[in-house]
Amino acid sequence: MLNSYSSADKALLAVDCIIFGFDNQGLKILLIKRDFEPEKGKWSLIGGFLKRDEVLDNAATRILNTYTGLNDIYMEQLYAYSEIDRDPVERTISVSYYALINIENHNAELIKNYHAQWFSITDAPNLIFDHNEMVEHAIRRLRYRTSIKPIGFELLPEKFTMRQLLELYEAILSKELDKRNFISKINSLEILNKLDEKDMGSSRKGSYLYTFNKEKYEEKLLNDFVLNL
Amino acid sequence: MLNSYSSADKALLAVDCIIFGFDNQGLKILLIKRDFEPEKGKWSLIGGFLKRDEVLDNAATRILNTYTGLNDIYMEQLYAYSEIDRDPVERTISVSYYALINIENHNAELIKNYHAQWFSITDAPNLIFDHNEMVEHAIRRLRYRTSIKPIGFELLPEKFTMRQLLELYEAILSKELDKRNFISKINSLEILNKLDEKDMGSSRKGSYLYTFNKEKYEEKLLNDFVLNL
DNA sequence: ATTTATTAATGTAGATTTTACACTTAAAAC
DNA sequence: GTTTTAAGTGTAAAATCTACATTAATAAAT
Repeated sequence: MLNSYSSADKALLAVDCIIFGFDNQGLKILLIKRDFEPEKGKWSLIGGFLKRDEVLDNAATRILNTYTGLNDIYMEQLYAYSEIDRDPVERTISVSYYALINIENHNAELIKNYHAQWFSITDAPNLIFDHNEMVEHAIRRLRYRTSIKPIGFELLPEKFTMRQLLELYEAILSKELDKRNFISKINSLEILNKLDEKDMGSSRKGSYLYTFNKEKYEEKLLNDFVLNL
Repeated sequence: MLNSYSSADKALLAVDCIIFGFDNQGLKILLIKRDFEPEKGKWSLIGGFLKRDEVLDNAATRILNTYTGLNDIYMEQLYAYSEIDRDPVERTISVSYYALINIENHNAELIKNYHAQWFSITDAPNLIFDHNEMVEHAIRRLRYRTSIKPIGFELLPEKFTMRQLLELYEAILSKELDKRNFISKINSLEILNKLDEKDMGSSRKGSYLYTFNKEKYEEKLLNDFVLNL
């Protein structure tokens, strides 16, 4: 029984994660100040190496957990990057993943210890290696995702206002949306629960809070819907 | 200067290619009878290992060229598969690519020598490892691609009839399309040239032949269009 | 208590796009 | 010249999308 493909070349496999979060200042990504050579001290995506007994999806969730303390976050594989010298130390193929997290939920302590920091996607610093490219790629994918799945579950607090949801979509799509049309399109999906409660933080009148109705959402997903905003 | 990330585990990298072709019998994929262990004699995607000095895109085009003789074919990366024992011999991460080729253009000689064969996607044999999953994934991606880019350039002969184009789309989407609506949607894209020539093969009346107008097509791509069939 | 200021909430008409659908035409075969 | 076969063609109704402005609720200021 064969136990190696002896002539073939091996390489390191890395996983790099684009972690999106949202707050009232817009769409953000989590970056880390790299604490080892090469490029020590420069900003980077969070990442790590794939282990012998680990699949890529697990490496991605492990890395996310290490830096944020979060578990059970849905991550999606993006793309494999393989330029020969993308990492100057050793041939490394990196598979990128992205995640959407609620910016309020992560473990701030951990982030601080790792010198990680949230940056608005509009003014993030330059990143090492091909990480800038990965981020652009992830933003494109996220935009596409808005057209086939609702986003919000992950990026907003449990209770949110229509304005917050609108602003989230505006941040992701980086264009202005018509408020009335947006609300009626979202309502037509029938995946929100309107609460009796109001958020009084943003206006005299106060605005109703909503939650996502996960059951109806899952139901909708079966007949893959399209959302044209 | 650091020259290795010594603690990290290496793995083999494979590239597997889903090669789509189209003829009057429908959408097909090119498969090969594997001629080495393990799973020798079973059907498989065409694939190979990534070399030390090679990027993934190049490995994919090299593999395509080896088995079909074709050059300059656009290929798109699909996904990285990493289950621990997906290849029982050694830990191998496989990155899949798909290509669309004109089934008439490949080198039939080469295909024969490699014991490769075209199979209709509706009755392809069971494949080794996780290759069935890769094929399903590629078909989904191809369907998506039809909604954002015209297909046909690659899969049809240079001159083709509206019927052929319609049947190509029906095969990809695996649903019936209304002939009149299809034609008017395609025409509204303004990317076809209607020739004076007719194809007399399929009817008494004969049907006009068309070619793709590559320039207009490229032009359209800049303002990313959507095609709802 | 009244006024003022601020954001939330709401509906529609016109334009555009999508859908469903059936008859005529051209040419070859007989 | 009659028959056969697939090609070619248009429209009306339905659905969706877009643009757009007023009223409502409340707290703050007076």
